[in-house]
Parts: sequence; structure tokens; C-alpha cells
Amino acid sequence: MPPRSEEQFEEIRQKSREKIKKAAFELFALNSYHSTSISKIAEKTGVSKGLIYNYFDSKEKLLDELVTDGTKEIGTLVDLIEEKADPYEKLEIVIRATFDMIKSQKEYWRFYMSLIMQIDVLEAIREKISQVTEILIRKMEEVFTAIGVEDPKLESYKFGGMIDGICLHYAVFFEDDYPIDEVMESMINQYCKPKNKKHENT
Amino acid sequence: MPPRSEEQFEEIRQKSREKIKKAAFELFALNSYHSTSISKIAEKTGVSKGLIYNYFDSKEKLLDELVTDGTKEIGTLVDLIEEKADPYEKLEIVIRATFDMIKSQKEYWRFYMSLIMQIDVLEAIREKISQVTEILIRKMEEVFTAIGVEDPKLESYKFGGMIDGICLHYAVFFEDDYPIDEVMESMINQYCKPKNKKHENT
Amino acid sequence: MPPRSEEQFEEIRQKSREKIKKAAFELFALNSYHSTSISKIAEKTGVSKGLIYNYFDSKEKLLDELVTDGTKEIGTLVDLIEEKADPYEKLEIVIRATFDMIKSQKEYWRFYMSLIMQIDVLEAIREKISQVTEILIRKMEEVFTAIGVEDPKLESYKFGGMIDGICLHYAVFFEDDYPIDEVMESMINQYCKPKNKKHENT
Amino acid sequence: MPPRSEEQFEEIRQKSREKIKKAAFELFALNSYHSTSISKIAEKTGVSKGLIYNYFDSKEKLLDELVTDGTKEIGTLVDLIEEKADPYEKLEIVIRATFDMIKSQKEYWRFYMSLIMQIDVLEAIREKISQVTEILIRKMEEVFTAIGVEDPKLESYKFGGMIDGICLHYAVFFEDDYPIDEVMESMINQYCKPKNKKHENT
DNA sequence: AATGAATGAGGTTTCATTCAT
DNA sequence: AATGAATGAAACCTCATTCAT
Repeated sequence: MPPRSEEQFEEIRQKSREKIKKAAFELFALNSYHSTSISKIAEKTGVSKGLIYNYFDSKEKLLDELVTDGTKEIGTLVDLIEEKADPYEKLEIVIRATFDMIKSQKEYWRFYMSLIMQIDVLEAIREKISQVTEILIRKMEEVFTAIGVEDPKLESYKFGGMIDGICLHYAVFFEDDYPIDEVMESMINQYCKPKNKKHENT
Repeated sequence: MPPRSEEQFEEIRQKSREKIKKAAFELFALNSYHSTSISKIAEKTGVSKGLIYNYFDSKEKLLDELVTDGTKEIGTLVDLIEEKADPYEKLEIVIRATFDMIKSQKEYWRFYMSLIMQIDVLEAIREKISQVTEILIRKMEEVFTAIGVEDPKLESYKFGGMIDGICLHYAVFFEDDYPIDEVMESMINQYCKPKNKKHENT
Repeated sequence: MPPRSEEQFEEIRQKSREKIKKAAFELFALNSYHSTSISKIAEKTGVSKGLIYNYFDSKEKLLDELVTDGTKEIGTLVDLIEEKADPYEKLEIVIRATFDMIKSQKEYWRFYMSLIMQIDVLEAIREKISQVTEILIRKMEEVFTAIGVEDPKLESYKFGGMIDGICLHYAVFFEDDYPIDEVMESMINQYCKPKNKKHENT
Repeated sequence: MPPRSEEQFEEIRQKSREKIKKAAFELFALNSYHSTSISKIAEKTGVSKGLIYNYFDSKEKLLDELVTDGTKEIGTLVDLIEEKADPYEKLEIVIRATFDMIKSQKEYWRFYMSLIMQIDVLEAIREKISQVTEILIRKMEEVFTAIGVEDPKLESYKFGGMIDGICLHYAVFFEDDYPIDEVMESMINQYCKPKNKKHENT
């Protein structure tokens, strides 16, 4: 009677890891990294404190893994862009995808914003998040070049700034009364329609 | 017959208070509120832990005072806007003043961004910061109404978003290679020139 | 598959709790609540400071539990009274039980006396102790009524006062030379013999 | 122009000392010795912390002086006894004087009770208070001998116990509903009337 | 005689982490 | 794989006391 196969064990391990990460994430997002104790995570997960240390070397490593997961998810945005050919559609997909993501995971986003602000929360984490932003802005530069705007680099900085700024206001500054959908449509109107005059006239 | 005059005492007090606030501010900004201990503040200030409690009722009150100081400063932005009559000039002064402020006090700004992200940092403090943003956006709405854009409210949200987003990228995400001055001029070009065509054509 | 059974854990917990309570009690009784630090309790118990907070939410809760334990014990006195039918025997049992208790647990009693005197020791705790005294005095009033003394209420206040006063002198004021047994017998002589003359004559 | 005569200085000193002692006493009585800080005493007195240390070597010495003052006051009780010749009147004066004192200075008495319970509050202080009690009980023994009761020593212990017990109940245990006057009269009735029958019959 | 800024030891409490089972 | 009792460093905070003026 073999107790359990290797895979079964591995599956149990994975499930436990995920449960812990889910609980930790929600608590970190809701109450901040510092005020969330391992005890609370264990309690919310329904396991013992000791078990958490079976899966994660330390509280910081647990955080690190959460962040890595998150940046991966954001990375899919880049893939979405590649799928479209038309630059205006590329802009639109970036806008829509970003706001969809933030709307469905307000807490998530707030969490990442929160993390990046706290230098002491492991410099490596900060960099990871910053890099994703930078990559996106570089990608947008290509898009604006394709469209043919005057200064694609600066346009891309402003575009990226507006997106992140709106997200910031929506998720963090304003409590519940932010007209996120209308603002999104307004952005799409502004950025994703060929400005005929400009092209025709110049 | 007090041995030192009231004024002498007041001067000593003010000096100590300022020294403590300065040290606290720098540490909070660099390492976050939670990971900065009173001990570290005392050490950096060069005084005893006890003295800090002579001047500030608690760590939280100390933070509160720093925030109040900061929001006061931001409040002057509103005054600047009132001084100008032309709406385009109003927009320009907001852009210039904001970026000037953030350039000269990168750490300061980072500090406030950091605070607002940390839910557990006393709700009252967060609100104080949020309100300032909200006031500015409402003010901008008036300006866009004066200019006669189609949807002043949404325009104002986007404008405010872009400013804060750029600040965020400059002060937090990008290390040192952010072309803040060029981006600023580009924003001024975009927002502060009468768009003749629009008005003429429509 | 818990490595130790629930009962094993429970047993360990109970043992630790009791050890801590015992040490705390002795220190509180000897040196007062306020001058007994958690450090000292931990040291005397032979555990770490942290462990005490595993079992008791705060120093005050620890005190509260000690008091609750004590008042329970005193409550048994009331039961003893009910067991006897004759009022004189009731008086005798109160006297004997009280003095027996105080003799065997001088420190204990001193502790409760000490607590009730310290206004700042959580009003709720003081009330708990006061109530027990009040209940006993009301009970004694019934007994004196049954005996038929002139003013049972006042007699009961005096009786209760004498008992507590003697206890106070024995446990707190006089060091070691208090003739507690003789005083007790004298009280029994005074209170627990039918005063024939009185009843016969009047 | 001599600044001030030696006596004037001394008078100022005495006044300040008294003001400080009064404030300290009230705070100690109301909030306990441990929770009363030098700061609070200084504030209530209207002087600086430093000045208190000009007059009293330490917080403990200040307490010591208060206790010494108090025991002196109680000492006058002994004098009162000597003034009366009749033993019954002696008993009555003790009862009346004690209850008068406690009624007019509930807080005062509570304070002394509180102190004696806290061993760590300087053993010397405890002894001072205990001694006064002991002296009174010895004096009462003489009185009961004069009256001719069977066992004057035990009678004296019970008498002293009853007085202190009633005081304890009145000042500490019962909040406001203690019939102190009636209990006092009842004690006088019990102890201060010649018990003819007893002497006549036996 | 008088002030109050400054100190520093020590108080209560929290919590990441370890480890015997 | 899993438990939770136990640890100990470090957090915030208080306060008796000193001392320059």
C-alpha cells in the first residue's frame, strides 16, 4: 500500500502554496505588508504558522513570490499588443486591457502601487515592477512612431503617465465616485481615432 | 524669575522640533513609515528617544504633522491658479508649478505618494492627501469649461491623471533617466495653446 | 496528522498558564500590581516574555483572571452557609471558613485587599471584589433576622466589618504576632451562643 | 537693599512645600502612587518639575513625608483618649473621632489603606502605619481592662478590627450607600453602655 | 528660588522564526 | 506534511531625574 504517489504529494503542496499566497495577498492588499502578521495569514489560510515556513523561507520571500506572479500577469499585456497590427488598435487594446484589469482587481493594483513606494520592501521587488512600466512605455514609443506623431518618445511618456495616473486616482485617491468608464472612453476617443486633419494637412 | 526667557525656550523647542521632523521625514520617505523606528529617528536627529515624545504625542502624530505641513504647501498651488485670468495660462501655471515642485522635492513627493498607498497609515492622513487632489481636479474642470472643450469634467480627470502619472513615473518608477523637462514642455504644448482648428471648424 | 494530539497541546497549555498565574500572583501579592513587570513574571516563571502574551492578552487580563479565580473560591462560602439550618451555626461556619481561608492563604487575601485599594487597577476588577463582600453582608442580614436581633442590618454591617477588619490586621498590619485563633474563638463565643438573657428578659 | 530676609525666604519655601504636598496627596489618593507622575504633580501645583526636586529628594521621599504627616494626625487620637477618665467615654471618643475623621477625609483614609497594601512602597512607610494601629489596640486593651471584661486583649483586637473593617467597607468597598452614621451609633450602643446584667449577674 | 529641555532605563507589547513532536 | 508552544529582538512609549541657565 504505497502511501501516496509523488505526484499526489506535489499536487497537495501546490494547492497549499496557492491557498497561502491567496490569503497573504488579500491581507497585504487590505492592510499592508507590515501590519499583516504570519499568524493572520496562517489563520486565514486555515493552516499552522509552521506550515507556511515549510513552503516559504520567510515572510519576505512570500511577498517576493506574490510580486513575481503579478508582474508575469502584467506581461501578458505586451502579448496583446503584438496581436494587433493597426497602431490605433494597439493603443486601444492597451487602454482597455489596463482599465479592465484595474477595474476587476482594484485591490491588486493598489497593492502593487503600495509595494513599489516602500523602498525597504526589498529593492528587487521595486525594480521588477518598474521594469514592466518601462517596457510598456518603450513599446508605446514604437506605436506612436508608427502613427507618425511629432515626438513619439514624449508622447509615449505622456500616454503612459495618463494611464497610470488615472489608475492611481481611481484605485487609490478617489473612494468610489470615479467615472472610470467614461474616462476610459474619453481616452480612447482622444488617442485611437486617426486625426485626419493633422495627417492630411501636414 | 525664569532662568531662561520664554522666547529662549521657544527657540530651543522650535529648533529641536524641526530637527526631529527633518530626520523623520527623510527616513519615512526613504524607508516607509512602518519600518522607521523612533529609535532610528532619534539616532539620526542626535537626540534621545524620550525627547521625541516631549514634542510629539506619538509616532502617528509626528507623521500627521509632516503631512499637514506638506498639504499646506500644496495648497498654494490653488492660489497660483487664481492669479491668472487666461485659462491657458492657468493650465500652464499648474503644469509648471507642479513639475517645479516635484523636481525640487522629489523625496517629498515620493513620501506623500508612499503614504497614501499604505492603508494602515491612519485613514485621516490619507484623506487629507486625497482631498488636495480632488480640489485641484475640480478647479481644472472650471478651467476646461472656460476653454470650451467638449467634456470638461472628463478632460479634467485625464489632465490630472497625466500630471500625477508623470510625477509618479519621474519620482518613483524611473530612476534618473526620465526626461522630465521635455515631457513638461510637451504637455504645455499640448494643453496650453488655443486649438484654432477645433474652434474655427466646429 | 497533527504531531501532538489536541489533548497533549491542551495539557502543555494548561501547565504553562498555571505556572505563569502562580508566579504572577505571588509577585502581585508581594510587590503590587504596578511594580511587577511582565519581565519579572517571565523570569520567575522561567519562560520568555513573549509566551505570557500567548496566554494572556495583556497584563491586565492576567490580573483579571487571577481575580476571577479568587472570587469563585470565595463564592463557595455562600454555599457553606446554605448547608446549615441553625442561624448560630451559620454564623460559626462563616467565621471559621473565613479565618481558615485567610490563615491558609494569607498572601492570597493580602493580594485581594491590595488590589481593591488601587483605584487605577481597572474599576471592573474592584467591583468584582466589592460585590462578593456585599453579597455576604446581605446574607448575614438574613441570619441576624432569623436570630431576632434588634437591628439585623446594622448588626450585619458590624459583623462583616469585624471579620474583614480582623483579617486586615492579621494579614497586613501585624507581622506575625497576631493571635488569630484566640480572636476567632472569641468571636464565636460572642456571636454564636444564644443570648438567653436577652430573649428571656425582653 | 537686602533682597529678602531669611524668614521671608523660609516662609516662601514652606508655602511651596505645602502646595506641592497637597497636590501630590490628592493625586496619589485619587490615582495611586504609581500612576501619578512628577509631571502631573508639578502641573497641579503650578510649578516646574525641577522645583519639586529642590524640595524633595525623590518621589519616594515626597510620599514618605505625606505618610509621616498622616500618622502624626492619627496620633492625636491617643491624646483624645487620655482626656477622658471614664472608660466608656474613652471608647466612645475613639469611635466618634475615628468615624468623624474617615467621613471628612474618605480619600485620605483610602490613600493610607492603599499605601500599606503595597509592600514595595517602602517598607518603612508600611511599618509607620502599622505601628499606629498597634498602639491604638494596646491602648484599647487598657480600657477594656478598666471596664473589666473577661479577656481585654481579645476584646481589644475585635474592637479594633470592627472599627477598621467598617472604615474599610465604608471608604473602599461600598460606593455611596453605606449607612455610616447608623453603624457608628450602633457601635456606641453596643460598646459604650455599662452592661449591668453581666456585672450584676456574674 | 526656579525653569523645562533632555536623558535613559525600563515598561508593555508584537511578531518573525524555530523546533520538538 | 503538519502543528503550535516557545523564543527573543525590537517596537512604541513613560517617567523619575538631572542640569544648564
